[in-house]
Amino acid sequence: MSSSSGQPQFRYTQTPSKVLHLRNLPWECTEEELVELCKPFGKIVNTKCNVGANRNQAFVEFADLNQAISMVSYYASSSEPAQVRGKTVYIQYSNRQEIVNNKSSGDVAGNVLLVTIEGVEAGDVSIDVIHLVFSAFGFVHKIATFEKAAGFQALIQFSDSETASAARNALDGRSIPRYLLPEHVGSCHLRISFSAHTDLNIKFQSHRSRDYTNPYLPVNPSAIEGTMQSMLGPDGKKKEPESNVLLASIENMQYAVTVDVLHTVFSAFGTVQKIAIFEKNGGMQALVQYPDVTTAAVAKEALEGHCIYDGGYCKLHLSYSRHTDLNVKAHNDRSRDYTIPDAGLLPMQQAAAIPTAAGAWQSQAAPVYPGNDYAIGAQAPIPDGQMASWDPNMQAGRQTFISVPSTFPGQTYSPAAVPPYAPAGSLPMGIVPGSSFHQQPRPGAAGVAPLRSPQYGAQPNFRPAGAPFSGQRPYYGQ
DNA sequence: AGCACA
Repeated sequence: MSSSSGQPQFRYTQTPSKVLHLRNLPWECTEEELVELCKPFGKIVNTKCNVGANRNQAFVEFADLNQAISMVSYYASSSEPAQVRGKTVYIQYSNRQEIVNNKSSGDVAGNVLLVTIEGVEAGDVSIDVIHLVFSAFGFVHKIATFEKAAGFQALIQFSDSETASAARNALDGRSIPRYLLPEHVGSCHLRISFSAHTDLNIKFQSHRSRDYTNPYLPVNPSAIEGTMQSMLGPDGKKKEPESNVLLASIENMQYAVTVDVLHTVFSAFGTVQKIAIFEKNGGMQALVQYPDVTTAAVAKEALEGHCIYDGGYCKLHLSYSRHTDLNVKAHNDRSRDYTIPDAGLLPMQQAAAIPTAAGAWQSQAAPVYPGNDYAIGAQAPIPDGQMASWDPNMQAGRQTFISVPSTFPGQTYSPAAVPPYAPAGSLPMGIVPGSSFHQQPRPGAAGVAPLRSPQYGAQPNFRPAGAPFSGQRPYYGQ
């Protein structure tokens, strides 16, 4: 089957280890879930979760090599793959013989905690919030925050290791109270360990570091204005400079959100030129490029905090990117350049048909109701059959785009549970396989004849193979 | 879906 030499370090060629490397784990996979999966095979002496760029890998160390071998060989021959929350987990021997650090060994208590705040960007949790949370356990001397591969992190210095331990024991694995977070942040779990530091060297009071023992420490002005995430208002909210490119983070992504879904959503506000999707901190983010700042601003206002699906799924959080022109592959599953006529199976005439519509419609249509849960472009008339489920929900004055009655991801969906771009029942128009692109007309663009149907039929994510009806359902990732 | 504390 396989050639015997020159193989990379792949599955069949690895030397056994007590440590197993697990990948393709679900988001925010907890240590408990890991242990549940692994403990039938032996005693687990150490774990390391949320590893890797996407934080969806983990290491599990068994007490005994044979236990690790039994787990690997069990799943090698099992018809059922290893799963966590229904997601297939791939297991192999780690190329290291033990897990370094973490809980079991080398975790000596000190007075300084290393806190990793999962699932947030640096701008989402202000240093004041961190200070507030940790002050519950004693006087916080100093805080330094930074962004590293592991995510947003903070070093928090207490007077002594007892206080630090108390804080760690109480907060490790917990989430910062929601009322202290911006609305768009869902859960943000704290991973806390002890730092080897004993005294942090804080040079300035800034958005990223504080010394509470020295109120006279100079404030660093450049630190306040220098970087993107430092552009905070007095309330700690982001005030990044406007841009024609939006950065969308998608929270609680229980359904697959594809380029096409995003295109549908964002096209309601103007011509979407380019989209790029990528992973960040275990979540999904996307850059969406409009031709101009105004359109982006309208879209941002209207979409911020809204969910693509009802039930709080796929909640959008938008900020301005510092990009102005994305350099993306013309057509693949992670990115799209709609300005290139051919590449995206883009019907050229359609692209050309709406050259300046964006400017025209947005002033009159899509009045924005900030802070209102009404959705996107709420009063825009819907061209019949267009993007049907999106807008009708709004017209009905519902709180979210789509109703998903009593349905949970991973369950079988009732037809009513189809996502917005897929009206219950069947597609509005005939699907042309292979023609997956449709330039959506602007809602409310008076006089613009509705272009024909959205044709998403070719998107596998929208229609799981063997789906019993043609209505497309959210595809709960694997 | 592919190996980790700055």
